[in-house]
Amino acid sequence: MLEAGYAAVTSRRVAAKAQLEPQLVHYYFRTMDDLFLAIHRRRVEEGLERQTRALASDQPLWALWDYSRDPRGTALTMEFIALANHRKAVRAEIAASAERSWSEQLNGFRRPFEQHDVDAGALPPVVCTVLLSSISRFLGIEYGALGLSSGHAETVGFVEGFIRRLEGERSAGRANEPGPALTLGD
Amino acid sequence: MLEAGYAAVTSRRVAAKAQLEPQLVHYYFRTMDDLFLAIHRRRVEEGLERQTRALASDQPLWALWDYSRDPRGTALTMEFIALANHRKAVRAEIAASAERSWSEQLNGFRRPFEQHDVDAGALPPVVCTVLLSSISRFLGIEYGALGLSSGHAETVGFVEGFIRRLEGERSAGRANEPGPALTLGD
DNA sequence: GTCTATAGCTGGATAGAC
DNA sequence: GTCTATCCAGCTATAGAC
Repeated sequence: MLEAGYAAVTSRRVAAKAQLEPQLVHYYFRTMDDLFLAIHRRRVEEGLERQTRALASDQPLWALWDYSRDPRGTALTMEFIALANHRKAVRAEIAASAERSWSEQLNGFRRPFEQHDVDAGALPPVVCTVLLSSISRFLGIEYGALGLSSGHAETVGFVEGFIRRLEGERSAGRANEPGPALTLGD
Repeated sequence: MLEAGYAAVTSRRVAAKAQLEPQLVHYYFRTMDDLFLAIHRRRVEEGLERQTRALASDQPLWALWDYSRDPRGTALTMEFIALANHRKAVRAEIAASAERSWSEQLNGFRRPFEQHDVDAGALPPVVCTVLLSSISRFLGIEYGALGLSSGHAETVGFVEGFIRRLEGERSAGRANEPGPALTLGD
């Protein structure tokens, strides 16, 4: 999916990777949509776990920002959204999990916002949730698909300035800025 | 492209829409990539014209925000980005036009920012350019592909509050809020 | 320019032997 | 479970008549 898009994930290629015959893919998953849903379910499970850990940490905003900027993550997410857009059989399930992940993130944001006395009139947690997702995903797409990074560093700096005002410097244990330097293969 | 994605745009289907034989598509465009590039070139031309008009208007931020939120526009843009991601033959050209459009938008933002005395340290025009694109595109994708709109109204309100502080109310002649209520078919 | 014909490929999915 | 064999569909692209 990362290298050539969901449309390139065929029973023949999947089987070749596993050194098996294509028919076995249908034996285990029946249709290709079932296969995609299985991949997606595992991904959602891991993602929710990791998001919960991030939100429970001492720097939830830093943790979530770093996590959501992982280039492999944004690229895969976009593939699943494209898949949902064109295959109605998987759309409902992908939409439901996105909604769930969003709502847990929103819940997790309330605590740091109250703790740091953010003026909810000026920047409500719900807006901040949407903004962080928008920015990380947009930067990931633009760099990953087109190789563009004009204005990215400034925008990352802007967002991190905001997080720094709330949570202070990223703590030492925290993963470093992944940034556009990482490629999809990492 | 809007209904079923770029992969569904085949010579057979294109010909059927025009009530012609599939071979004529190859006569006029040789390969399908050539066809996509032709569509893209026309789109870029119209888009740049419209963006230039928006930036030259008396409310450039309102105009650009409304324009960039057009659901058909964001959906098509995402299809072309997905196309670029998977077909290296078109990637270079799409990336070049995106970069050009971005740079003209940035140039156009400098005037209103100076005019309204925005503190460039707090919010540089370059960051604002990336932010507006991120938000409009993310909302468009999420609503268009998954039907989700949690937090969208609040985020739109947040952005428009910012624009309102700079340019005042949207003037009467300006198109109304297109919003998530518009569907792809409009 | 537009048509018929066709080559050559890739794909999803099933049937049935073992 | 895993295999062979196979069907049927869809696609891009070219050749050549008119």
